[in-house]
Amino acid sequence: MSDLLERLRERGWRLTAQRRVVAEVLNGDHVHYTADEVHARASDRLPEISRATVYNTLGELVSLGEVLEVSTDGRAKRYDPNAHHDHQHLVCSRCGTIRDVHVQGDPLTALPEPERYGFQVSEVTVTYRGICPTCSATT
Amino acid sequence: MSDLLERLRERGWRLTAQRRVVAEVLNGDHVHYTADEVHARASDRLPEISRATVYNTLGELVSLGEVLEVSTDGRAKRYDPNAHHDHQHLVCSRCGTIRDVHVQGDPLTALPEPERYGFQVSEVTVTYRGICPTCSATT
DNA sequence: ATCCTACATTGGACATTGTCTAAGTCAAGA
DNA sequence: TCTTGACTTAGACAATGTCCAATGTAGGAT
Repeated sequence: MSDLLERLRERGWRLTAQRRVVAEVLNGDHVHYTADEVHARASDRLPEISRATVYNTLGELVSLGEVLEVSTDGRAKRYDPNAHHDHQHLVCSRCGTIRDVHVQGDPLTALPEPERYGFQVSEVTVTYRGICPTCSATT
Repeated sequence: MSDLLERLRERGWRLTAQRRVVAEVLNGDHVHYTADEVHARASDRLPEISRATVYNTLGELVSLGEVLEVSTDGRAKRYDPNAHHDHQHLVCSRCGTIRDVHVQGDPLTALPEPERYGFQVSEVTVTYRGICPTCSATT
């Protein structure tokens, strides 16, 4: 994670206590927090951090390409620090849990030229939905 | 479109002026309105229709499988009446325009068993992003 | 080590999108 | 035509996100 902070500093990012804490909260492999969850966890370490700062910092991390924004349910966006590894998402339709998954092949190639309607297509997101083991156990 | 109203009546749907207007607004091939846009257009024909009714009706159409809910940007959900034809979406990153598109093969099969983590996967949505012809012309 | 200053943070108002409720209205069967 | 349970309404409320003016501070300059 200090890698991340190093990289950001090299890009001229001013390193404040608030930003450090937000970056630390996002540390991990299968982390998909909402902005409010990030704020709650950041507040544990830095009680006076404001919501606006959390939103600002998350927005910057997204712009810098360090974190991905995921909106699987039309409610709060979630933030995925696993931005440097190409992956897709598997979402439980019941409890909303998200897993990072890897697909075979490149989904971009599945869209034939005549179906591109003149768009310069540059990105694709694939979201699988189903019932997770925990939820299907407690039916 | 009267097909739709027929089908709904057969399922015990009570046919009111409000529901008829909402269904009419959603008529068309590449329609992807937000709830508020549906409400605005419905108000043209039936000025006293309330937001709550539009939300209720859209929710019911989704439950009945007649309309798909699409959330491409984490902001307002959009409603896609093209629910009976399997398709995916192509979104302009600049202006937000949405097109229905058809992909080659079944994206479900691209997720190998070990990547399913015990989920009963039943659904997949694929969203392509890029710049539409209009936006790339007006650079 | 201290000072400057541009950039970051704060708190709270505001905006957007969606949900809920109690009271009134109406479609459709008897 | 009457009745009744389902539908609609207005507006309050909730969740999420954005914006702004005032204040604070990281990090380069001295």
